[in-house]
Amino acid sequence: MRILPFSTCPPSTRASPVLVEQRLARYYGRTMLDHKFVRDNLEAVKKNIADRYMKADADLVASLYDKRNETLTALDEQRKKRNDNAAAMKGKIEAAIREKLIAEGKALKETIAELEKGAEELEARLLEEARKIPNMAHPGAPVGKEDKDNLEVKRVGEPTKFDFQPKDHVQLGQELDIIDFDTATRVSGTKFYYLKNQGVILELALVRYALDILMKKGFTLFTTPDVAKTEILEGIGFNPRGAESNIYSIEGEGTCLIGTAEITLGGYYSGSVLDKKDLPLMLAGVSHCFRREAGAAGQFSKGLYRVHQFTKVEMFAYCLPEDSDKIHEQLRLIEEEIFSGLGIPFRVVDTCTGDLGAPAYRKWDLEAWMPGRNGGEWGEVTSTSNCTDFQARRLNVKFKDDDGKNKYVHMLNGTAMACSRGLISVIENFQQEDGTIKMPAALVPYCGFDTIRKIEKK
RNA sequence: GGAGCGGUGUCCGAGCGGUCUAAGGAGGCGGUCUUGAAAACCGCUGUGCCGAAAGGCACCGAGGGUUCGAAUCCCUCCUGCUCCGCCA
Repeated sequence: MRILPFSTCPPSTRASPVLVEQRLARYYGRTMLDHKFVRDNLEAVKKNIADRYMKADADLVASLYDKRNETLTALDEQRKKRNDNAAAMKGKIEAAIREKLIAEGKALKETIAELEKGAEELEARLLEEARKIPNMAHPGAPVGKEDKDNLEVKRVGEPTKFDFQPKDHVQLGQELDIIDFDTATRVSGTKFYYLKNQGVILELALVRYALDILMKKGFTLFTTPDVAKTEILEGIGFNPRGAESNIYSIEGEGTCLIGTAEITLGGYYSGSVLDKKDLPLMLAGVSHCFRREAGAAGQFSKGLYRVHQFTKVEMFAYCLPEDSDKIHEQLRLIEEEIFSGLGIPFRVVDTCTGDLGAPAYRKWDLEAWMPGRNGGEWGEVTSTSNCTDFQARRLNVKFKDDDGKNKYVHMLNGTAMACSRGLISVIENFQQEDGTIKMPAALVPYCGFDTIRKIEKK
């Protein structure tokens, strides 16, 4: 069976069609919400699509699925005839009979070729349409269109008060000579940055602080590749192509710069059947994250908040379906612990249906207080999603259940520390009147200093 | 990047156009025997799709081709190992 390659893929960003086709074939038939589920739960699926303000045609998927099955059944019948025909010719038989059988075989060959062509077309169309259908949303997730419809469910600490006019991290970073945006713009472009002096140490401290917490919780630590294959990105639920894509593609390679280690950690067990007794698998990965942020220019993207490259510690879990709600809760609590431990005020938000993203069943964001952001504002610092079996289907990750059947695992991810936004939170919340930054106590052992002040030239 | 040799079931490994419904081992599960164990013997032991089921189809790295019929022949690609080149 042949798969039609991505017709929408711009030539400059794709590998040879043959290559892409071969890679996709490995995940053939898995890149979607279960067809049968769509067909059998049509109304619920349609409501879910509407709640999420997405465009997908569930009716079309259902009808294509039925048509495809009809064709496949017909095809199987013809194939059986072909096999029987070939079997009939195994031994010594009369020449006349053999001639007759060969003629029949030739006719069957043509019929089969036609049916196969039809099946391929249906399969490709079904795949294309089914790919657009998002995961079902948690019944408890707030229904709404934009981030303003998200529901605040918890607050830890209160917005930091200052006896002076606080500065933003851009100004502080430049005055302390720990972040350099201007040179990065000249060398690499806008939305890049150099960290410098204690800024370098602070970033590494944030990474190590997060890793130590995760290690204690039994996570397996990784540094992951910063590059991943297109089909892995697709499997995780990213769209690596098109003008609106947030992903950088590597020309001619069929690979992309990862936007998060969720991609490489989620791809780690792609195509595997996991041992039930090993679940849940808790992974933590350090990687660089690359995002195009096309069309995200303007004052709201000033500084480190929205950048093309940052370092992140990501958590990832593979678990049994019945455990995923519980694991999701655990991931959120770890995120809370990390930010509570730093003494940074934050709130927890239950993300609304329209803001979930296609793979997520439910998502919680932690928003830290950022005193320098528009005069003080909550800004997203972490996010944890339960993607249930959506990614597992696309990447073919299963476990062997007690009944002997292979079933899809549930996959979850969460941010432990996005360094760029972590830096903003620390720098802005811990700034002092004299322009120095007092380090949170938890970071002092990792930094080796308790205050960031400008290094004077000797 | 160049050359040579490979990729078969959980693993090892045979297979060179129809007897492959994939030999033979190993491992695993169940059973017989035994006080218990070992040994021996017998049976079972991959995945996906369609189907209520019976059953059917597909899969020998991937894709395409030749053929009435392909694990087996041809082409392309991927991947592993060895040697050479380059390199932190």
